[in-house]
Amino acid sequence: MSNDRLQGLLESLRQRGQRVTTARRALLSALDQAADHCSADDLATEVARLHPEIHRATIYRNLETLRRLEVVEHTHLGHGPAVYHLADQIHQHLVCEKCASVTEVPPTALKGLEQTLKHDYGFTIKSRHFAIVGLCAACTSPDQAAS
Amino acid sequence: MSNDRLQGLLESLRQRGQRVTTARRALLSALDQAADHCSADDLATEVARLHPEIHRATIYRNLETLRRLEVVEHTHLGHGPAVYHLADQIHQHLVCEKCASVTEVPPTALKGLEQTLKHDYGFTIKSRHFAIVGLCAACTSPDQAAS
DNA sequence: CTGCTTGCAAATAGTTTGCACGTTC
DNA sequence: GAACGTGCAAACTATTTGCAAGCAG
Repeated sequence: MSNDRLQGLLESLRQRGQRVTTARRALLSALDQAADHCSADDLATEVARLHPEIHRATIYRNLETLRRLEVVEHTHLGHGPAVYHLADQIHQHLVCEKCASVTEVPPTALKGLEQTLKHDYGFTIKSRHFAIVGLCAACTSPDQAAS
Repeated sequence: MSNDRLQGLLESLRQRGQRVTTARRALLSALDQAADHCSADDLATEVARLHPEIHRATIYRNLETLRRLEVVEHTHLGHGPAVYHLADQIHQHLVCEKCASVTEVPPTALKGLEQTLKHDYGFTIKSRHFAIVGLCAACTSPDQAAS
C-alpha cells in the first residue's frame, strides 16, 4: 500500500544527495501513516514507539530539512504547535473557532480569491500556510443547541 | 484628532463596567497612535516611554481582556509574535514571503471566497486571524532583480 | 574517511500564571 | 472597602542551537 509512497520519498531524497537515516525513514513513515495533522510532538511520540532514541530536536531538524526540500509542509491551525503533512497533500485548512474541527478544502476553492488578489493588488498567493478561521457547518446551523 | 477615538474607547469600557486604569489608558493610546501593526513587545516598549512601571505581563493581560471585549484584534503575520490593532480597523493581511511586506486589504476582497466556502462547505469565515502568504506585487514582477 | 546527522543539554522567544500589594469604583 | 488590576518572578510551550560523538555514502 502506501509503502510505495514512503519508498518513493526516500528515493527522491537519495537522488537529491540527501542522506537517508533511521530518523528520516521513521519520520517520513510516521508522516505517511498519520491519519490527520500531526504536531512535531505527535510525530516525535509516534517515532519513539519504534525508535525511542530519536530525539525531538532531530524531529524538528528533519522537518525543517524536509520542508526546504519541499517534501513536507506545515500549517498553523490556531495557537499552539504547527502541524505537518506531506507536501503531496496540498489543501487549505478551515478551522472552526467553536468546535476546533478542521476541514480540508482543495486549493481550487481559493481560485477566485487568487484572481482577485492578483488583479487588484498584484499579490500572488503562494501557500496555504495559515488556516482560515470561522464556523463550521455544524456550528453555524440554526438547529444546533450549543451555547 | 484621534484623541476622540481614544476617549470613546475608554468611555465604552466604563459603560461596560470595566475599570479604566493607567495601564489600559496607556495601552489603548499606544494602539491608537501606532502607525502599523505592533507586537505585544512593541506596545510594551511604547507604553514604557511614559509609564516605565507598566509590566509586560500587564500588557498581555490587558490585550487579552480587550480582545474578549472586542476592542482589539490580533493577527499572525508569520512566525514570531502576534500583532495587535484596534478592532475598528478590520482588514485582511497579505504577507510577502520574500520581502515580508504586509498589504492590508478590505474584508470585501474575501467576499467571493466567503460565498464559495459557505455554499460548498457550509463554512462561515469569521475572522482575519491569519495572514495570507504569497508574493507581493514588487516581488512578483518580472523586472525585479533580487535573487 | 569526510562531512552530514544525531543526541543531549541548554538556550531562546513568546506568552501565561500565582501571589501579595495597589487602585478603581 | 470589596473586587478587580498590577508588578514581579517564575513557569510554560514550542522551537532552536552548540557541541561532541555517530553514521551514511
